[in-house]
Amino acid sequence: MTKHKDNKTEEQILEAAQKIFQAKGMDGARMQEIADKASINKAMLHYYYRSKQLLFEAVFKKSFALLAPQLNAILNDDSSLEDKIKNFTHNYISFIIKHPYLPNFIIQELNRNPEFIKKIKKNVAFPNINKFKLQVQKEVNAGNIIPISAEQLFINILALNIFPFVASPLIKAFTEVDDNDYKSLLEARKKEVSDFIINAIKK
Amino acid sequence: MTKHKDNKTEEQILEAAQKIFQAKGMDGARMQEIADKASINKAMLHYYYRSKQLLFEAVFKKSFALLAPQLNAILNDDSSLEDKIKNFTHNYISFIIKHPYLPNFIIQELNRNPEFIKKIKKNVAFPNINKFKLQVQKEVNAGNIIPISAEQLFINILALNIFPFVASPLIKAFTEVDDNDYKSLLEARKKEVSDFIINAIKK
DNA sequence: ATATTTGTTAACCAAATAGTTAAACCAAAG
DNA sequence: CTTTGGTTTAACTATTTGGTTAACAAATAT
Repeated sequence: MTKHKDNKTEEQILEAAQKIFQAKGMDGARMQEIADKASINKAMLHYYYRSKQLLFEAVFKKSFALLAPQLNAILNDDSSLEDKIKNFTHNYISFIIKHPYLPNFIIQELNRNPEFIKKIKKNVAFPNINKFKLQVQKEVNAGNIIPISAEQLFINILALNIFPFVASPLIKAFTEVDDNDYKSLLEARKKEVSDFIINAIKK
Repeated sequence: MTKHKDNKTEEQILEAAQKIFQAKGMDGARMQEIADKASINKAMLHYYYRSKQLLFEAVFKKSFALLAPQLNAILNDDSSLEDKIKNFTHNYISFIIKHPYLPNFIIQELNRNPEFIKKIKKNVAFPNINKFKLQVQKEVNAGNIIPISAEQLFINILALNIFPFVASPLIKAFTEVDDNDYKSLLEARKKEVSDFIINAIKK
């Protein structure tokens, strides 16, 4: 049995906090605003989560736990490299369209406090690159793809998939597309990006 | 003649503010901390820049004015597409190694307040994609590269170059490389990225 | 029924923080 | 030397904000 019998309020708080923190970041978020969004008294936030810092950490962990399995699809899936790239780009872009604040939130808060990643590693299932590394090396040695390190390829895959969501205001400004066109553009990337990557590593 | 005769202090403030704002963002920065870093009294900040908001905007504009010409090298240079990609990736990565906080700062603050881009457009030379669009279309029509829209190619180029700097804590965690190895990795990308892109758009 | 634990609220508190004020300072012009 | 103008400082203010407290309500156990 946990400390609190009823988790309805607790859940309500976490959802409200997630929205506010993701939109405004740790520093920009206000406890009062979170309480308002959760339709409860501010004291309740402290009753359930003790401090802003702990509430934030709960939100961050939950968000990270949502993202990590997505990346796991590249790093630890058993499919072929080409299938992985195709599936990942398709799935990831669909996933982020549903959670548009997520990547920016995680990236931003990790930059604010890079030490934080250590705390997360202890609490959340954390994929690593080892298996993917073997897979890439094998493909390179077999001569199926150009010589490339698993790290660089991994960065490229993440970059092409995540960046358009993180930098959307910047890109919109330079390309002069409106919100609707940008949406179509992202939709098109489900295929564009995997073609681009596969072509790039083909001999 | 401007309002202030001596701009030494003004410049000192701007430099200190740039460091603090880039490291902590608008919400995380403290006026007192900026004053301390500039080795002056807090009242001076207000004497020269009136408010935190205006000081922030001065810093943002200055930062953006540093970044914009870099992007201009893709959008409005006269060189061939292949040269552009080679030069840009090489130059941009060198540039950012010198200003590591810059891309994250700009992206973060634009996300916090997307309206802000309008204010910038009025004050800073703002490249647009039109010329680049013609160039890409020409190359596609001539059959020199695979069919791709200028917007998607532009996004891909930016993504591959900028993302590794914006998401470094995340990438470091997943790839399990330390700070030194990550530096080498970025250095290697000066060539890796342009090869990757050129290979990707080759028929 | 009654005692006890858990959940909720309004009012309060102390610290932090952006911004102000008024006086002092100081160099250059008269 | 004195006046004048911008510059600089210390002290102050008003407000915001994270967090606390004590009373109260509702549920649960005895």
